[in-house]
Amino acid sequence: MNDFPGAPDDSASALGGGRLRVLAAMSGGVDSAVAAARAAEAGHDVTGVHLALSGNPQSFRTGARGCCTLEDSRDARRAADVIGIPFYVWDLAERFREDVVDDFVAEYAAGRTPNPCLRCNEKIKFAALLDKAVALGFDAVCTGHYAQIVTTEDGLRELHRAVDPAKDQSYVLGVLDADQLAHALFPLGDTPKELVRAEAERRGLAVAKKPDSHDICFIADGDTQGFLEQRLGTAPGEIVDVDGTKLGDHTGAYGFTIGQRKGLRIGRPAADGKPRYVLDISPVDNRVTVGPVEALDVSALTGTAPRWCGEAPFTAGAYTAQLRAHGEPVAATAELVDGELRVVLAEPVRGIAPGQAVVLYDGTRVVGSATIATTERAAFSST
RNA sequence: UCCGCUGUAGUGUAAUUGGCAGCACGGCAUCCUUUGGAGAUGUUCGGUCUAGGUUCGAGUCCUAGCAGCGGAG
Repeated sequence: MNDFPGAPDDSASALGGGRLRVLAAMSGGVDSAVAAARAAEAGHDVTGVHLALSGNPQSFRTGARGCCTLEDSRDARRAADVIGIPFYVWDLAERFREDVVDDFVAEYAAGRTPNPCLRCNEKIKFAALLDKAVALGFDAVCTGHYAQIVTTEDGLRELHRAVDPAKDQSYVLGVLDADQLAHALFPLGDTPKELVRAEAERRGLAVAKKPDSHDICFIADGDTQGFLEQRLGTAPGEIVDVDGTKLGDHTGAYGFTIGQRKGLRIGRPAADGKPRYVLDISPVDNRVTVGPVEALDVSALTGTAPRWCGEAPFTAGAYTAQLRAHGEPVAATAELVDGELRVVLAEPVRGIAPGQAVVLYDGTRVVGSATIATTERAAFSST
């Protein structure tokens, strides 16, 4: 059982070696289960914990797709039993609602497009959960995220991309600061997803074939627009062209996001017969502007609330910027101006929405992140 | 009221002047994906304004009606 590459010594050395008291967050999925198993096998003193994030779990995603249902909780417990570690369920629903769900709704109401997964990592898994863990004497929180922690010769901890580029989740961890990183354990970063599933099978974990989770975990049916309407009510407004011509009506500007193409419900096609995309959302006059795809090309942006993922001070210069969770890292230069991160992209990136995160990389190393506040587009200027 | 023009999927438009009604946008579905989007693939989802007539055969030609647009008033 100890012939799994990379598991035992690497993760032990990640926190400086030795036996640690580790709290393993177990969602009920394959990844976190294998992560916990590896931490235990590495000789750490591991305790499993499942986070109850909803006041009424049945309203969360059901079936095999979520991370927050009662079913997931049972899956996590069974995995902990197989691994042979103590297991608890912690109720963090209140904190989750305040820091993630309410923030999510407020951001949309303000015309921005939030990333709740990042908020959850920043505020729940590596804040509320970590604080509680530290208070109870744990040294680290372990999760099933695909990312690697590397300790340099100087003893500095760095966050790096996972070896499996298809599953790399360093982007959603870019919000972690050095202190949070110092208490994090990501045992899966050196392993391709396929091998993790195979390992789960060998370890006898029933979740080995459980489908990957995706979509927003706290929106039961995946209907984000319906969820927002339920929270924010309807707010009818106009859909207009770039020249201000009214094209249609909508029932709430919050139901749209920049770059969106589907579901505009505009009666007639554009004059040139090309698809139209959401270019701008104005919460003040409740107006949604649509136009051609070229108008989505972003050449530069500013980000607020930068967070540095390591201990080295940030220096202006050339980096790789990633503007969304999947794909498209692009060469860029970044500098700090009045506390805001300014990023100039070497080539345009399409459909970047304020509220999303820009994560800076130096090679595979995560440098830091910021929340996108404004974007600059050559083919479009929002009034 | 008269004259002329135009009526083809939800929308915008094609159809060698009589020969299998296509395309685009949209919709839907699947795939992709631990955020939103995007993207890929698929789609007998959906149509000749109505009623007659000519013809082997009509979106196309003829007649009437209806509707819209332009002009005369």
